[in-house]
Amino acid sequence: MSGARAEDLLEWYDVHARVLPWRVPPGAGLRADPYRVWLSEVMLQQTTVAAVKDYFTRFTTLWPTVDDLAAAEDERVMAEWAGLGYYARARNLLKCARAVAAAGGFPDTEAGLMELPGIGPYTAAAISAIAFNRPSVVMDGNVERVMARLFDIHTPLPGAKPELKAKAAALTPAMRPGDYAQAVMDLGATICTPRSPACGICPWRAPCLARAHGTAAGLPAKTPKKAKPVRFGIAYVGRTPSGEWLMERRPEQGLLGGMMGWPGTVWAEEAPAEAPPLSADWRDAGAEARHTFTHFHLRLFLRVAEIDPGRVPEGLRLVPASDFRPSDLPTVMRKAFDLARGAMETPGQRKDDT
DNA sequence: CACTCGTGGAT
DNA sequence: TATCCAAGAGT
Repeated sequence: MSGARAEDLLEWYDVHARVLPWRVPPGAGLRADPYRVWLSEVMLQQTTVAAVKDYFTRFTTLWPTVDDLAAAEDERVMAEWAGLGYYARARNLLKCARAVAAAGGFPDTEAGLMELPGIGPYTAAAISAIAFNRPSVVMDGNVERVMARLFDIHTPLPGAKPELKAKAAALTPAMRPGDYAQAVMDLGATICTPRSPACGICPWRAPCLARAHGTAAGLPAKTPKKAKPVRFGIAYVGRTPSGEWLMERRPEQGLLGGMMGWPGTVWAEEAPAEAPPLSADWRDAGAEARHTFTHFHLRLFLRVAEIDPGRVPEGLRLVPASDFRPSDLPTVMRKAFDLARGAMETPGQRKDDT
């Protein structure tokens, strides 16, 4: 029994709460908009606050309500999400918005929220607590870390989750559960950080068992992860004489699903065979895009060519320069574009490159 | 349960 | 440069 009290954390939160675009300040009795809470929580899944801020502002400016978002075009939303990663979130975001709009609003219970696309245990609990002030047990990476340290639990994740959740449940207060949920996350983000935690100024420093044992910095323990293999691929960046780009919308399922990109080979651990989308004078761009995904490193070789607009293969399309924005592309495709454009602007050097 | 699924900043 | 990591969900 560590003796940690939710009241002590809330007192700290009342003074030190971060000011965030989706957040209602503590103590003012204001009510958070479920739409904004939901949108921010989905964006924040495995994503830093710094990366989310501008996306959140842009989305809520373009689509101020869930009904506005539900009425948006799929490709428009995917383009706005470009660069934020985990694109299944954007696909599920639209499905969820349309379900909520059809139902006339967000469900106000964890169970109801859990039935919606893209809302899992964490997000359901977070919306339930923050938007509806219910005493849900919010378990995310921050809470896991704080609990592991507070109770000096050395069991490695993910196996330790049930044990950590039990500790979190015992601490969750009936009063101000929404503020409490955000307080634990602020504590984890600003004081009880993964590396070099600032235990000296922690509101829970007295009851923290890991601090007493000097083990805080090493917790939570985690099972080692697999090494990332290297995959190889070729992408073909083609442009017509009038400046249109040859592109594809990737299939809904799988990596970068639903996003725009350059046609090319599959990405495999073996060296790829050339597979141009149409015949043209493809030449080596003289550079490769390197990009690291969650579970593999990619080395993407690039080919560039001027192409004939009259023969666009099935499944591909020509995007006029006026409609083309690199910021609408996932990062690896934007990297490929930057390198390919550089190669197109300096023609005639390929024989000297290698 | 183990794996897929992005990205950029910190170290 | 390489690794870790961040308000996880879906299969």
